[in-house]
Amino acid sequence: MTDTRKPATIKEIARQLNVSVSTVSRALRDHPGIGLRTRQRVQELAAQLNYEPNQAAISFKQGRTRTIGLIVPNLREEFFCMAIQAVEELAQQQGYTVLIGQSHDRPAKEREVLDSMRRNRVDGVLISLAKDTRDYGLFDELKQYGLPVVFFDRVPAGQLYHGVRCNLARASSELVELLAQRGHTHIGFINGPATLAAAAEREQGIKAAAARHPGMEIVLTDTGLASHATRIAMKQLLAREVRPTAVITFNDYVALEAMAYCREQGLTINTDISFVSYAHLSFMRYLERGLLASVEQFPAEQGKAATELLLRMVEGEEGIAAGYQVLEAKLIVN
Amino acid sequence: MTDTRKPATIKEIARQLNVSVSTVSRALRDHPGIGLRTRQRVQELAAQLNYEPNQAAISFKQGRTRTIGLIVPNLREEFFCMAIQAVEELAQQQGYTVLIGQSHDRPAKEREVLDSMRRNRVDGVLISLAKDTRDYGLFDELKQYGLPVVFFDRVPAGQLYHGVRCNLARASSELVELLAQRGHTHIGFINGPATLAAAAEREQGIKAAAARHPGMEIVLTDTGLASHATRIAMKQLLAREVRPTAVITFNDYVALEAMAYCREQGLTINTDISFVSYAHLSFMRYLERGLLASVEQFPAEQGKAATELLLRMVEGEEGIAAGYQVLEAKLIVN
DNA sequence: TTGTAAGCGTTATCAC
DNA sequence: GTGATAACGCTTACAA
Repeated sequence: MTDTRKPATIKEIARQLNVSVSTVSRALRDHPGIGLRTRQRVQELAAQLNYEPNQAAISFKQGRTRTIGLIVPNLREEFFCMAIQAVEELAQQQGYTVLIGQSHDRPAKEREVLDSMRRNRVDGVLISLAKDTRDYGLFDELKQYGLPVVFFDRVPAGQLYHGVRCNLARASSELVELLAQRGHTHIGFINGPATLAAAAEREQGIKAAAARHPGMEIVLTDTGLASHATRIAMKQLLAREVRPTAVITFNDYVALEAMAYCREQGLTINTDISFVSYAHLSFMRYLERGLLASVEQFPAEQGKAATELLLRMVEGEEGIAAGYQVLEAKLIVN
Repeated sequence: MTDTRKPATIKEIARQLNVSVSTVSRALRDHPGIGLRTRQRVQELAAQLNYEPNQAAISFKQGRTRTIGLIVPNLREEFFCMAIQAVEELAQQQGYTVLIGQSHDRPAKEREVLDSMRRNRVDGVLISLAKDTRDYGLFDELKQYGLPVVFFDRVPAGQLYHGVRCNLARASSELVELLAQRGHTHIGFINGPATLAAAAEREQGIKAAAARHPGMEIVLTDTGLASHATRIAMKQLLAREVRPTAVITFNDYVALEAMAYCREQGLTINTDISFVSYAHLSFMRYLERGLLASVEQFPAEQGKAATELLLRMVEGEEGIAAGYQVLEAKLIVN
């Protein structure tokens, strides 16, 4: 029926209808000043030939791709998948395609992905940093080249860049208040890597609240997020003279591992030892003995806000001041 | 230091060095017949200007994008994330970029994503079908236009297309054998939507094995995969005159929901009722009372094999016969 | 209302 | 060894 082989072009349509390519181009995009009859004939033939505009040609011509890059540490964490979801939805509504890249939490890979996106001439980049990224020079370069970059969730310290983040200090304090209410006085805290600004924020909120409760002791350990590191941290906590009756973990994934370790040691969750955490992972609801609470960090909202900001920058809006838009995290008690 | 604003081009480099663009182009790609001195000067300046080839221009010129599309039902399922991982790794090694799209299990959205990929002139498409997709006409069109398509995991029935899939019949039989061994005779089976070929395959394997065990009864129900549908199915099973002592569920996500329902009804998992399932989801190992077994469907291997096949097609290899490469699923007993 | 032609960055062909 | 130039598909100013 329709022809085989290579995709139809505007040129081919023009040839078949004996009009010029400009007429076809205009007719396809409903430009004013094209005869109704011509417009119809063009659109009909285009549909019949299954014409799809060659985005590579358009990007080339226009010097913009209508594509934004989205770099996340990984796809395994629900948090990032939900953020992606939100970003894609909004971007697509505005006619943008999203190019997803994973840094696997490695700065070198992050740079690779970023270079690939630069080659692909994305119009802007959304990024949640790899956990070990300390050098932001790369992003300064991009800024210099006029490529808009917006960070979300895992953002560089300071206020030199554009971004969206979630404030965990207050929710962290609430976590401690909750544990205090439930009568816990000896509390372990397995924090994440110090490179992550959010780690300091957790600590700050937790210590601030703990200071308000005389007699409460917070024992700090940390994990590099790998499961064995978490197990070692948990082991240290259990080895304390006075064993903690509650543990705050960096996130729900860490909590899962720590809880598993405790069970192996013969402890009963929520009887001998209780857990609270961050991320509000949907799976947790399937645990027979689960968390007392988890802190919701609103991935979709962060993704949405970051995309809105980025698209404004991409569309050339001037004078958007650097700095982070801050969402307040929320404690969800089970 | 380096200039600001727009990205450096080959033209700019040529201007600054007083050579022609062709020389620059050749020097950058280490063509033979370019003086060592010239080559060096060009490459140095390119590095200094932070030059990245404009992929949009190259794609346009060459009529190929070195990009492949990858369409999955969603990013929430670990299975698809692992497949993505494998696809990206292999594609990247061969110099290809991967454009990820989600169908959200809706045929309409699947078509949209596919059109977007066609607009973006991907060189080929990898796809795991939406659960309700019944019309493959779309893919016939693509074939007609010479766009290579390779299916994986969720493939169309028959052998008209190229793809990779996992055979579940044998593992399904083994699931039943395992239950028989453990003394179960009354077994519930919550299958997935009949649109999925893999649903029929599970049923076939299960029934075949059951037939070998006189006195064994398999009670079939099904779920549309939404949690409430799973609960209704589980409720039906529990309402049987002779309550099943074991349940086979369509996958681990369904198992989680069914197990939660049973617990709410006061049953103890692995005492009153046991579960086996498909997917071998990593989260399951954190359950206090988990599955007896789950069937591994090798997402990474499927993704890898599918990508290899697709890239061969993309690179123009002729005479690759349609049909599915079949991997054997594996029962993993806990 | 429609046509002509330039131009986007790169590669390839041909010439010198 | 290197340079000039055409071509890829599309948009857009300008011409008719």
